Amino acid sequence: MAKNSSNLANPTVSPTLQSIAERVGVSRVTVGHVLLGTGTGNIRVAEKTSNRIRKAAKQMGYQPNRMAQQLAGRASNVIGVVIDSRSPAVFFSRLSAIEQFASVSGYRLMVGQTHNDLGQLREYCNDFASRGIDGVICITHRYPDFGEQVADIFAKLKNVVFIGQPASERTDLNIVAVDTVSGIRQAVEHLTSNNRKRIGLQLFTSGSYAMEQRRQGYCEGLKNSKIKIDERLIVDIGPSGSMSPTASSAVSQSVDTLIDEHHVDAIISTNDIVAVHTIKCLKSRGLRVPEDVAVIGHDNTDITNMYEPSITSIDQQTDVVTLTAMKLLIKLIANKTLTAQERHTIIDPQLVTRESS
Amino acid sequence: MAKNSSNLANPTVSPTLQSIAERVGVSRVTVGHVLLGTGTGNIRVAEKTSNRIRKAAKQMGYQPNRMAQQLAGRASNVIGVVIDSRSPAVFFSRLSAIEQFASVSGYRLMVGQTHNDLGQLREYCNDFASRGIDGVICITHRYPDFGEQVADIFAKLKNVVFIGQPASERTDLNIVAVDTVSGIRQAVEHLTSNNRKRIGLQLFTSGSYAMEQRRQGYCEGLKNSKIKIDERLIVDIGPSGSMSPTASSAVSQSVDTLIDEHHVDAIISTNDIVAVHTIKCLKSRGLRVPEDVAVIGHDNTDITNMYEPSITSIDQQTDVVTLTAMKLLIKLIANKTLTAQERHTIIDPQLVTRESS
DNA sequence: TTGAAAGCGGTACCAA
DNA sequence: TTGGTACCGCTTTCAA
Repeated sequence: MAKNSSNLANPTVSPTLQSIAERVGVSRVTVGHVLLGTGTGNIRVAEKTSNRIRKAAKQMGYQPNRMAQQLAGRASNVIGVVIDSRSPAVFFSRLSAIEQFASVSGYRLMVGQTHNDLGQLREYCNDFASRGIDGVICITHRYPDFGEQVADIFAKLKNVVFIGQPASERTDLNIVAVDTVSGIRQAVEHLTSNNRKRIGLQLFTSGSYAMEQRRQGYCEGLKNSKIKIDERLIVDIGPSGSMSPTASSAVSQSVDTLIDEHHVDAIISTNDIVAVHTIKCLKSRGLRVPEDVAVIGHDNTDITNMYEPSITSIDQQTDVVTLTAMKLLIKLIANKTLTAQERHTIIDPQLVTRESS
Repeated sequence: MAKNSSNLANPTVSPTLQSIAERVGVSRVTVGHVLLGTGTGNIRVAEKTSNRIRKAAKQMGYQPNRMAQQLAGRASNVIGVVIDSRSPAVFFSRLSAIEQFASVSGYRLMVGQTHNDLGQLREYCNDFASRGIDGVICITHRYPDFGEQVADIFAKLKNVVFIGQPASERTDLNIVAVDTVSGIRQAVEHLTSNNRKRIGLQLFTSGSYAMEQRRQGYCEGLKNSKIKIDERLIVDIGPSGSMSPTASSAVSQSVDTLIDEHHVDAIISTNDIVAVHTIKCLKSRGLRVPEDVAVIGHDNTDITNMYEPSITSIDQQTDVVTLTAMKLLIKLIANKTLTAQERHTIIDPQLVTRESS
């Protein structure tokens, strides 16, 4: 008669509300009231009964079945994280902070990664949706080609916060991003205020939004400093991706060009690793850093402190970004509406000055 | 009469087998046969019918509900990852590789992190279990105090693979670990074969298993090289954790001691960052690396290539370890039994020699 | 204060 | 080739 009384016979099967109910001699529902707080309104179970139920549950090692709870309408308390990046390892280290916050707020994390693969992105989203997750954090670089499609994919899901700008014109997306323009602008102004006049800017091969942003920040910084822009000081160092031999030679070529042809007194690098290579090139040419040429990196990674000279770098405030995004997501999940400002939160990066500039 | 025909009225509610069945005019079960391959044996649905079903499903944007599938007995295809470490960011970067493998094998990842907190560890495990995950990867450092308890916590779960050694005597655990002893031994032998006679070994404040292993590797290496062990060359550089000012001064003190009192010609550092600091100290004392003193790091991180001189380091083969662990887990989930050797897979680390030695 | 019944969206098994 | 039925373990609603 009882549905799964068989479970009692088999100790390896985990106990259910039903089996506890049978053992205590009450109904399944009552057990649910006591152990899981189910039922709306002021449901009260007699002290005595509840104690007996709790005791039995403990003895039997009861663990609620979340699949069943979800199926019956409870929230999953799971947040999905989709990392879409060409350098996932970097972004995965953010996960630690995300997980910590999620865990404290009572959420578990489910993760997925892709790179420029819309199909896979869609797959993750569908899968997350069919698992009933409560929300998604999407860590993305700007899709140059198909920003709108990305937005469409995520449109199916209720609670989505983007970290970084998806290239979409939609205004209903929730975004937390760093102001790349401002970062470079700060770097330029720092250099000009130290009397640097000819500032080189390295960029990865263009097309990407981030690189355009840098160019813009560079121009703004120079304009603010009343220095005329010389386009030739903006040099391409090839595609991004860590230091392959070719990339490394592209960097040294760019340094040669900047020094020999354009006599720069400062170089803003694409990232800290490139900055290290740049400094190496400068040193090998007998130039001193920062006396002859100042160098500024990007991302403020660990190397900046290790290298000699230590490297000035633009900190991306990843902790602030992460935390902000998580807070917004939790708000969304709680069905609170975000202000227009919250929905498009821009964080200012911070220039950390060290010996190299 | 039909259970959720209401769904049809409400287009925002996602379609179910039932709603598709109604639309096509067949039974729920038949739709399941076609779309989800349910039912055992040679179930055949007429070509015509299945086509109509598939078409309707596509139109309605059907997505199976995984909660329901799990509740009804299907596997979740989710793997849990518990990272227990004092430096989660380092281990999180492994997740990228784990996720990639998992994704290709058809699994999603759920993650959690703790540090020496048995309660939280237990919580993650229980939660994972009640969500019906198929298996767990536990990335752990050796628990000096309560290894057995950790093993007990995981004993509840079916498919568990540990990366790193939990301090347990149980033989039924599945472990993939790196042979720390061998790594240090290799480093020592490399140094002695280059005629280094007095080799210093830095250790983080002891008690930890990993440090004991290093001491052992050090002794074995010297023994193999017929060099007498001088305990004074093994120095404590304080607790681990990245380079706080105190830690940094502890390193320089250790260098002073090793040089001034013990005249070492080589130092094996606790990790690459410490190696950098050690080299800085040596340089500032006017010593040349490697001519006067050789230095070897640990972990083979990016800095080893960036720094000048580039740093010899012991690679932990994390990719191999990760991949091996995942393969074992997938095997376990498929109910295959592991050989004794597989259950205790030890990976040999690899010494990567560079300029510093 | 307790319990019965119907539902969530699938599953397997057996009968038609 | 199809459909009926009884689950999976929980939730809510309503009646006792």
